[in-house]
Amino acid sequence: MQITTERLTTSLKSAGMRMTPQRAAICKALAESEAHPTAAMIYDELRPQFDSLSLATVYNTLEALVKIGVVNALGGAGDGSIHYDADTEPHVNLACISCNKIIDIPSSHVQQLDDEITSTSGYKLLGARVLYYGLCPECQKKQEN
Amino acid sequence: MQITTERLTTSLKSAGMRMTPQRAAICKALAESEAHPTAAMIYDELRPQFDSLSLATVYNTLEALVKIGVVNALGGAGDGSIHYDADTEPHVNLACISCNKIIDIPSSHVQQLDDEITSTSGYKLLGARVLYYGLCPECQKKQEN
DNA sequence: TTCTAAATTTAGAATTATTATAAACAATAA
DNA sequence: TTATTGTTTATAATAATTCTAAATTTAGAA
Ligand SMILES: [Mn+2]
Ligand SMILES: [Mn+2]
Ligand SMILES: [Zn+2]
Ligand SMILES: [Zn+2]
Repeated sequence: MQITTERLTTSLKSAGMRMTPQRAAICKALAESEAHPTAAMIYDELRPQFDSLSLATVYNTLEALVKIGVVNALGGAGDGSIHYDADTEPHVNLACISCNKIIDIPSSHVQQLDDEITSTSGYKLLGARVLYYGLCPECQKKQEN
Repeated sequence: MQITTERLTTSLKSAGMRMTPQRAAICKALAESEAHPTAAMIYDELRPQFDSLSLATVYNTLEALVKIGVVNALGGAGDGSIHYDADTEPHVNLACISCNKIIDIPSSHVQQLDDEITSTSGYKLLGARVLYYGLCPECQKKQEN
């Protein structure tokens, strides 16, 4: 998924922002993650490499990426914090409100849905939040006791 | 939309909760609103009728409704707070991150999408969050200056 | 290189939505 | 009635996010 990392960094540059080591690392971590991470998750992952990294920088970079429209803000998943998705191709996200994991599932209908909204809404669209939530198979088992 | 109000109240009762005046009013306000309100919006609307209403009661009731699966938590819309939707029929929500309003738009594809996820995910589904965000036509005009 | 100005990062404080707590209150039933 | 359980309320606590101002870095000019 090297393509997405560069997509994020070039988007920031196109928006007039400088590319710093911190921003590059945040873009890379977000683009290469399958986990739909939160700001804190990215911060924890990058702290070993940037021992003076600030959470504010993570938040600022994520906010910029969302505002540009190249990252989607999916919202909470049972935990109190916002999860982000660098994959803006139309797809369905599936969140477990018990273990707070979010996975992707393919769907042939989302692309059509996306086309429909894009062409008929009249809105200047920035992003999407297509997320179903519930209990994953593992957490369902744990609840049976 | 009198049907939905009763759906909410009977759901709470079926879950073993008592029906109180506060809970009934919260269900009614949520079901009759087109605004996808936040907890604070419901609180402000009901305070004239219940001058000792507590925000905690609103939050507790909303949480119960979401946990039962009869109300969807859509997440934030530019403001920092969670918006709720008592309409659990598959549909697309469209949020403006400038004026923070959320509207519904019809789509023929969402129902199929919903069927697909429901039957193939393996999750015990509780709710959905199908929301596109961007700038509404009015806020687009305001930005051109 | 050195200097300057603008952008960025950082640490920490402030904000604020949400949750937890415990006392007051209301409903149910023996 | 009395006991018991559930509910609401006011308030405190929590914690995610945002704000602020100082320190640092960057880009470009001299
Ligand atoms: Mn995803
Ligand atoms: Mn809706
Ligand atoms: Zn799970
Ligand atoms: Zn608007």
